Amino acid sequence: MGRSPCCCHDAGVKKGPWTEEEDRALVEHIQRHGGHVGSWRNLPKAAGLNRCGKSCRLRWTNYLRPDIKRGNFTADEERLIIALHAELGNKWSTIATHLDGRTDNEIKNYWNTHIRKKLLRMGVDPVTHQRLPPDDVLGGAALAAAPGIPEALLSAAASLGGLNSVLIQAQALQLLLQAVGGGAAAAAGLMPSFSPAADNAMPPPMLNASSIVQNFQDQQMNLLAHANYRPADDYLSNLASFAVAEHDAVRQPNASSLAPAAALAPASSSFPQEVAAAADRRPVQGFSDLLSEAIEVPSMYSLEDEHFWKDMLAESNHLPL
DNA sequence: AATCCCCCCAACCGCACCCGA
DNA sequence: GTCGGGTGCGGTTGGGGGGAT
Repeated sequence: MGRSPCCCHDAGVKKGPWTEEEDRALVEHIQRHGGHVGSWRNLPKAAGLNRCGKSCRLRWTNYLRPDIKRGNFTADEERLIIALHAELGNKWSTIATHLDGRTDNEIKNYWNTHIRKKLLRMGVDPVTHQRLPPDDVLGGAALAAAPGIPEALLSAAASLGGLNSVLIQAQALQLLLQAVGGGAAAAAGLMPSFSPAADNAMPPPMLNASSIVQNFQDQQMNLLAHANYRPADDYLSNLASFAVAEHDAVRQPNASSLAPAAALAPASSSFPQEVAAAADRRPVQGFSDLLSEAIEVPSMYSLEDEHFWKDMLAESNHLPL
């Protein structure tokens, strides 16, 4: 099957950014035909455009189509993209069919400029959705070469699987404290729970892991139902193990390289032993686990968007912000 | 204020696929 | 079964904007 010649190679066909006049001509032409395009190849001539048909199609589908949603991606959309990408890979057009008003190009760009970097900072391979070895995140030679960082911190970072992990935790903690409103009383209620001596204390209500998971799971259910997306069979059930994973990580602080949010979780005595035991039997590195691991770190959103935490905490506990 | 640098995203490129002749 | 036109898709590019110096 040979490659078909493209009109884009014709001399004199305009390339580059579209002008308002060109946009108007294209939109008016398509509207005149009831929103239908018979042949993209013939369209430029019919619409009086000195453009390649391919360029017209791209301009229409990625920018001019009336049902395109503009603006930033929501946290829900971001989670859905990550979930779909974990299952589908770089099938941007397929992923786009699950997000109303978003184009494959837009999703692809958003993935490459935002999500991909975010996953890398989390120590998650954006291609395989598997956790990267600590050395690949930021460790070893990179740590040794880091200038101006106290040796004690570097040592601690190395023991935790990389400087990135420590920075992520520090940032997450800072934003978490901001998220509770900065009130002294709230902070006072939060801080003791991070101390090993507070094992017997009840977790602060606003950080109740189970309610966050429940809320998160509800959001996923709504989102998936809305998007007509059928996840792998045990995907949602694995989301429920978020709380268990948190507890597990707290019991084993050195496992903090697994998930920053998990490492940050307040100690709680409310998890029964059998639940913890079940966590130990949890299968690892299956698709669903990778997916749940990627999603079970909601604090990562807060690294750049503190509203994520505020919203999640508010929705979980109906606290006034 | 000027310059540099980095990031984002619209648009391009070329291969793959579909389908009718 | 083969060919070729047309379209879809994913990777890549480069110009513009904004922040840093």
